[in-house]
Amino acid sequence: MGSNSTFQKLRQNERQTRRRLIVDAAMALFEKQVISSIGMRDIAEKAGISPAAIYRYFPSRDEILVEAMSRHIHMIEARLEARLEAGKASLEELALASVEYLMEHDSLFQLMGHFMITGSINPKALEKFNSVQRYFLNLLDRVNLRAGVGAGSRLFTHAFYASILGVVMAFRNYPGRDKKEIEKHVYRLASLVCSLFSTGKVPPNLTNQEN
Amino acid sequence: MGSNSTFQKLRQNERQTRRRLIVDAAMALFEKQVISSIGMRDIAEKAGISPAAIYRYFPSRDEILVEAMSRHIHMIEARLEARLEAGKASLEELALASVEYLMEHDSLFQLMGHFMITGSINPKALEKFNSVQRYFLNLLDRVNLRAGVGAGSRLFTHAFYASILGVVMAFRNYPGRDKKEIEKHVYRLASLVCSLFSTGKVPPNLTNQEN
DNA sequence: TGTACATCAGTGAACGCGCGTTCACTGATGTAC
DNA sequence: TGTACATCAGTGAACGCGCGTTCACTGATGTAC
Repeated sequence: MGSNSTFQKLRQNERQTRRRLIVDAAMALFEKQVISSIGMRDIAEKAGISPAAIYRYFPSRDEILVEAMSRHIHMIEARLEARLEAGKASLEELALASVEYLMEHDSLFQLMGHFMITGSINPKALEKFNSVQRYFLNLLDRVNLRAGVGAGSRLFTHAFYASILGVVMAFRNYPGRDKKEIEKHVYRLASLVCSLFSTGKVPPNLTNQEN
Repeated sequence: MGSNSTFQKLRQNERQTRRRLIVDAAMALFEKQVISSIGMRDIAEKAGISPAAIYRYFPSRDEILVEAMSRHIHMIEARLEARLEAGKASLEELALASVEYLMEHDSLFQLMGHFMITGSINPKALEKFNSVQRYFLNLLDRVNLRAGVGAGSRLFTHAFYASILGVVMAFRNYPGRDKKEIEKHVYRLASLVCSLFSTGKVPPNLTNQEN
């Protein structure tokens, strides 16, 4: 019985590994193409298995999206916690780290947009999405905008979160500019928002940019 | 020939009217349901014609979306211009009027989200979407944030636009609250952002709200 | 050690459905002479 | 005024495709005795 359960555990681990490989494949594709255009056949091909095999690990396509979302959350959390422990806990540093992650991962950007608009359909997906929001809001509360203009106000935290998110949303796919320019622009906007929210002022190096 | 062209003009008008009726039907449906779930058959039924008939007026489903977007732009412009002429030209009034429109029209909210994420596919749709952005940015420039913290800075205008948009995006479908509460919350957030961007301060009535 | 059986990952093919769109056609209205 | 023709809105049925998912099956590995 002892060895039995060990074997079972091993098999469980293998299952987990295979699950992960499928999500890996899906996420890799989501980075490059619009999510709605990616089907089970694409994911299967990328993962090197048949479409039918996926259903040994996921009951539906939606569940893969949820899992991908979940993975992103954990990665962001890990990244932010690392910075927190490294003493880089200023409002601006955390916000910029989040922006950085969103800029790097089209996949998450798409997932958030998807769930924001159509999310109310799949309750499990919605719950995942909310947990991202809650995580960010709680994190911001923890940092608490110590020197902030409206420190301690939940409303203030919400506004800050929304503003940072809006910067990425509105300009991530801004047309007529290359990726490099867009990145620079978004970071500058995020910095401006951070300054404004923490000091109420816009530092001189962020004003009067021609653009 | 004179009467000929009059008749032709009349027929042209009728065509335009029928086009409008189709878009009316589509927009009505988009207000209530997720856009991607609405097909040509639904639009046709709502408009009281057969699906095939739609193709006398629109070459594709996408073109209906573009037209819907276009209609929203004109309605927003009309609303904002009216306020401008009525002397209500403060930054806050215009921003809140825009938020108001976005909150009233799920259709536009969905379209914007749709094009932000997947927009780069259909060039015509993308162009329409950009024209919304450009309109807002130009309007804000016109108002010019007279008393603003960062008056005259294009970067500042972008950040303000993004923040307001983000407030609506992030909280419009916030879960676990009814529509009324959400509306109130969004307006308060938008006011807060306005204050912060125009004065650098958060008015006392917007801080320390329990929430 | 060998044999019968259970478990389970994985497959190729197909199901069934919904969708955007097209086709061949009808019927009404206007036009020319 | 009547007749042949052109124009065009509109239709029911079908096309063709892609998709998520299921099915019947195979083959490998582990288990019991």
